[in-house]
Amino acid sequence: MEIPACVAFQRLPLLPNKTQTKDPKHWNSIIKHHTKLKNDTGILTTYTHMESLGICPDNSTLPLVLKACARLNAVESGKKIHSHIQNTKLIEDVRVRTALVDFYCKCGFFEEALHVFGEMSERDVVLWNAMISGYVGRGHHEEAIGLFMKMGRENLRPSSGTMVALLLACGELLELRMGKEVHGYCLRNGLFEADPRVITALIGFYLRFDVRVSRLVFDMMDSRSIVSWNAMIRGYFDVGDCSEALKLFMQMLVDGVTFDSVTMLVAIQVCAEFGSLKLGMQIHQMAIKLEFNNDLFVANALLRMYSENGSLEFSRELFESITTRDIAMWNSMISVYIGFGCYEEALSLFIRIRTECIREDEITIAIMLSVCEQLADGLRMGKAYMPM
DNA sequence: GTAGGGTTAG
Repeated sequence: MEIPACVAFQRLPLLPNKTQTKDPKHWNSIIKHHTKLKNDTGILTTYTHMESLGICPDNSTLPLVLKACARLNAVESGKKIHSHIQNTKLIEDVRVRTALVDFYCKCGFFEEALHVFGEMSERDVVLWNAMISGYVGRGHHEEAIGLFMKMGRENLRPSSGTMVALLLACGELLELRMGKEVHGYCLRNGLFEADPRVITALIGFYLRFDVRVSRLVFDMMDSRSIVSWNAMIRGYFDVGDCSEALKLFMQMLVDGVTFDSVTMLVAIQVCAEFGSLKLGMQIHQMAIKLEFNNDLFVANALLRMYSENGSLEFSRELFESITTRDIAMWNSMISVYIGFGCYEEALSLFIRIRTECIREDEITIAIMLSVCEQLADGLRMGKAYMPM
């Protein structure tokens, strides 16, 4: 028995040599290193280590630690950091405060976020943006717009980040007028040139009302980011215009635009809807070539695409070939079996979930209850398997 | 010049 190399290396902590252990600079650089590798657990472990040695991160690494806490939903760790720096100079740093506001919002603690936000006397645009987009991120769109209004009263000029958050809120609330005003403001202040994300947000905003307007914005863009391509293709897909979505995808290929896993995902979904098995298989080939097939979102979409195009066999083959399946993948395969009327297979897959000790979710339960309806002794089985 | 916030997704 041997630990696989990849695991061993991932787990290997970057141990400083004895002379460096108390040097904060060294520890801060380790955190930055983990940040580059997007290793959130590494960041948190390093921080815990520092804490035990009585070393405090500086104002440039503390935000990184808080960000990791938010992504890992490590609420207690984040709160502990907050209380640790409560009476230090760090809490007066606007960057640290912004990171705290962001952390609290992302974890859903708005009272705490508002508290940290409100205490600060000299608030700049980024701090406001963190609070505003914090609201937007959790669906509190009215509050976001209200805060934006307040911001105007403090004579702060909104930045492109403010506009992105605002466009998202306006889209969700179907505030066409206000969104158009934002559009105008961005034009007058050159915010489109300043940041491509503003245009992408604008495309997303108009998608709520009329794809054709989004397309006009898209066509006028000087340089289209991959995200804007994806948004536009998805926009056509969402209104059911699969052929236009495919056309745009083809144009991407012809123009030689480098696409990503989101593009693959949407293209596969379009194929599933459009009923094009041949094209779907070609995209599958492309995904394998470009190594997007290991992406769980892409694999899941492929699995569904095959089943929707009538090929249970291809779905099953794909499912069994995947080594790292997540619960969504299991759920999809069970649904596929149900769709083909293979209730026994669906049930045996569910039993595999149980025996392989995979954590099922509420979707698994909902799907399985529908299987129980179909089986002769379903009621008994449903009661036996379901958590009470 | 840089940091703290913001766009697409099963």
